[in-house]
Amino acid sequence: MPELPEVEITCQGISPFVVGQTVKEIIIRERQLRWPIPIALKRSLKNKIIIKLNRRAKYLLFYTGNGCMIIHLGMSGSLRIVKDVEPPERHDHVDIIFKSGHTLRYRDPRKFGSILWTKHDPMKHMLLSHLGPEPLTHEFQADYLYVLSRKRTKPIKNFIMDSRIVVGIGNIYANEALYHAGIRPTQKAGKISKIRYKRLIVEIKNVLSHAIKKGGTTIRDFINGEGKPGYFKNELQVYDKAGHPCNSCKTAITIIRLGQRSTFYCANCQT
DNA sequence: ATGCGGACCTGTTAGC
DNA sequence: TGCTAACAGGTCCGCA
Repeated sequence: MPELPEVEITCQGISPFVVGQTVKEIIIRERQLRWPIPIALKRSLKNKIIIKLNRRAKYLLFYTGNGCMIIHLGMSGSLRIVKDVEPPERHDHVDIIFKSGHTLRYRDPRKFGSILWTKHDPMKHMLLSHLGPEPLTHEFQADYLYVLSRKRTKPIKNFIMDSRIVVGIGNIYANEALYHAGIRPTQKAGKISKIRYKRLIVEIKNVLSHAIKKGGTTIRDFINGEGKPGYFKNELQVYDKAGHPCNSCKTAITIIRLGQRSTFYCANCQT
């Protein structure tokens, strides 16, 4: 499900119900996610206050005084606030119940997500330590991508989806950003000029921030902290639009496979 | 070092 | 209409 905008929307949506709140109880119905939920999670979290909630890449970081819970939503995960007693459904794997009466409910049909616990700085955690810059910061600019990409032969789409290069860009927004930048997804990363990287950087930042403003993209099952979908789907230009006319030139959108992922582009506008 | 394919799991849809 | 294969927002791992 979620790329950076969807995780950011989730973070913003649940934050008012989570930050400053005391954990009363944790109910784990399914421990086997991408990695097993650590046994230590329950006793580490119980009776603790969530003092801070941050997003890093597609990870959500719930800080307590004694450590940090790290949540990743994988492909199909979602987190929402449940106010009244709603019975859990089939894929509602974890409930974190606060003393306020609100419950943070984790759902993940495909179980590609993860819930982890670390006593140490989460940025030093194995899964986070190698991550590249956040795309919406000043650190992510054309010189950076240009230098890193020299001699890289992989397609530009795969390059910008590599979390060691830059985080948060998944299949939807990689396709969309490349369309707006006029770059064909198959272009080798090392062959793209600095001018074109400048354009790409602008378009990545634009598409991500615009998607956040629209509440993220819901294709099938993304919901925000209130259980509502996002509306950026209406703004998509190429993703899932194979055969549709390009909004700019009316050429039918092409679909190919790149790195096992569906890849969409306009063969006329993107070169 | 880099790039690629497979793996994880369940649900939905396209195609025969 | 019904069955099956392919595909779905992610990303780690192991191999060439």
